[in-house]
Amino acid sequence: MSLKYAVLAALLNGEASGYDLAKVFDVSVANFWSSTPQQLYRELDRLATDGLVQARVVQQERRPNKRMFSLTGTGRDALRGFTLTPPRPTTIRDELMVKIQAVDEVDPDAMRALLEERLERIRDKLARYERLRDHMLDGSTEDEYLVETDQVGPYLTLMRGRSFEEENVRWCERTIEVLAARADRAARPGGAEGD
Amino acid sequence: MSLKYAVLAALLNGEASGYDLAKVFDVSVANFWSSTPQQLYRELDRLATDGLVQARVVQQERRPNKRMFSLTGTGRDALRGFTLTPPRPTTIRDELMVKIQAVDEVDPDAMRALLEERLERIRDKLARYERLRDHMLDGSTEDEYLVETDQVGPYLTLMRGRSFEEENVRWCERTIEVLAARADRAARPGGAEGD
DNA sequence: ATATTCATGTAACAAGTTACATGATTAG
DNA sequence: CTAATCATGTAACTTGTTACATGAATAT
Repeated sequence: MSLKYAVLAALLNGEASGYDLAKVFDVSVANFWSSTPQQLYRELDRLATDGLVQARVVQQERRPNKRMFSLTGTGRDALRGFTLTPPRPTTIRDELMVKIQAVDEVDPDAMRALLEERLERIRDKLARYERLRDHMLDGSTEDEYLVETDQVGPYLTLMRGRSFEEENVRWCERTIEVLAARADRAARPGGAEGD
Repeated sequence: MSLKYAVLAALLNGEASGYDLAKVFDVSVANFWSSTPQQLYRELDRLATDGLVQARVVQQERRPNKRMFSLTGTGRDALRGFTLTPPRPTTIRDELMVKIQAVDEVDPDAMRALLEERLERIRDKLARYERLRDHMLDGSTEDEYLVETDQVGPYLTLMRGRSFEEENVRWCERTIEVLAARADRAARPGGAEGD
């Protein structure tokens, strides 16, 4: 029920095609809502038939035609209504955490590899967030930007995404250390299991 | 596909009923995987028919009978196999963030109220995490526990849940400040929109 | 030559949510 | 006397995922 509003919120930044949104839902909005392109196309169709967004077909010569979507007044009202309503609790689904829960069942080295891979991904993501932030700030300091901009929402959610990923980095690094210390201890003749 | 493994991982802590798991999936496991009781009952049935868990009916006099589930060897193997496989990216769904994305469309005071409510919830959650941590540590220091315990997984995921919520607190507080500063500025005669 | 980007879509399937139902027990 | 806890389940519905398909343009 609320991919709907995530899409409407994304359209606050102006007209976008399904394809555009698919990209947006993989960077800025991916901090707090994710979706596949297929879901977006489906949702956009629905929103259009319900009159919450309007579609405009753009003819293109060297590219397939595209439909650009924008918020209607009704859509904006619906979004406002939703926004004032208490949010349901956050849901997180992280397979890596399930695997870590079971870490004691498997080879620590294999787990270390998974953690390293995850670290790389997160660092890429953080780099993208940082570029997006620089682009938003456009030379201003954060303090200036925060009081002066007319749209503070996207910046605030971006900052939440950033700190989430930074915390993730710290946790992964710490976890690698802990697993190494345990593996080390298990390998040491003097400190093995039976003590 | 992987509520399945989240359930198996939860059963590493020993036998549990569907009802037990429903509670667990609302505290410790809720850091990284969530599910409704209905989903759990469905999943447990499936796991039992697939032989990954075994059910044992416990007759009770003053309570409805219950089925206690435990991991089978096959189940444990399946979990190990899953654990060694690369995790898919984390998905987060947070309605509050969608609402914050649209914060510039609505009354800042209403948003402040939503943020305060969220803060209270998080603080409750943190308190529960802290109790669970104390219970795990059982008098040891963290450093002692981390090398000595035979199951470090649940502690590591709990710590990730904790830092997630702590970061959440910081972000909510900061966001309340930012919105207050902006509202203040907008209300001040000298600093209104047209400047 | 090959991969990636642009741009959309259908269909089948899997996972997750909500509403409802039952029914005794114990705590406030 | 009322609410919460224990303990499970069915059925209907909504979301979300995966696989597949098309087809030109540009970048490597």
